[in-house]
Amino acid sequence: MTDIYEQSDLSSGSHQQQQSDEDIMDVRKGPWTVEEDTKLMEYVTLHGEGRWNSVARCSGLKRTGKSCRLRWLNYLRPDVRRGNITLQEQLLILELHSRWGNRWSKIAQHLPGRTDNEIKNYWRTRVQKQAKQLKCDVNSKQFRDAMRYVWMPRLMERIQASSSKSSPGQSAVEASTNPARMKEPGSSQMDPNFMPELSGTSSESLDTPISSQSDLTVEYGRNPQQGIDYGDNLRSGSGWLSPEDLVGNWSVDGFGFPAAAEEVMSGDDWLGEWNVENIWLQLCE
DNA sequence: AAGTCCAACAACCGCCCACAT
DNA sequence: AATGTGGGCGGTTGTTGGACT
Repeated sequence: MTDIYEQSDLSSGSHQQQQSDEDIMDVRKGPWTVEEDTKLMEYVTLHGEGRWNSVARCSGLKRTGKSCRLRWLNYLRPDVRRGNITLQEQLLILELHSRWGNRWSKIAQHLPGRTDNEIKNYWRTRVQKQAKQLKCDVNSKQFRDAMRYVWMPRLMERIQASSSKSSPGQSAVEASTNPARMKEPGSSQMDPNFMPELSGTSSESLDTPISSQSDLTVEYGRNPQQGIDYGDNLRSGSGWLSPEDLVGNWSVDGFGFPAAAEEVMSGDDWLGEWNVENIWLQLCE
């Protein structure tokens, strides 16, 4: 890869811009070098955040203010948290996205250390991929329901399993269905006031990174009425559908998922007695 | 070993809004 | 009130590295 110094887009047209040659010629694009990172870090440490255009000018970086800001927020900031998205974070992202849609920065506010860019990338690479595989729109009701009744419960199960391994007391799912038990001090990094039902107890095991194989691909179609206590999470008044709603809307005849699901689940990853026929029979009983 | 494909991530772009002048 | 500027946001593209053929 080569470092790119390129003319700004403004200079590519036939009109001569009134910018100085310096502005036009010296804007750097592309990946940041270690030297640039160091310069930016030192400057911000010394002078603080904000006034990014000034930062770009005064620090000697040949970058736009926007570029400096982005690099700082997404990478250099000391509290930025890198590494795999944990199960809890994944669950939270799904839940918050169901509430707010693509409000990445708003979602990121509730995942300490995570950036909107990171969450957005997660959504695009993991979640949208599943929608594509299932041949449905990521914003469709079908896919949202699949998330609510398959993916998220599966995540809760895994969180519960992780939690019970390390602390036999309260599980994340128990906690999630009983807000009154969420007042333990020093529980989750997540804002307990914001979404108590998703803030479990603190546990190393809850930081288990997600696998690249998504739960939706593997577990899609699990009967939502088996194996897990949904508790208040199935409350219909807050955007959740009741199991009855689910069954009513998801008739095998009237819904396009089974065929797509069968395709997705036909791989080696699919385990257990759950085949597509069973799943949809259970759903429709 | 070389080539191809693809997932994941970093970075850029354009639009918009808030605020200062 | 109009205008300019800084900064935030969401969408998109480019790059990289690993898996696969």
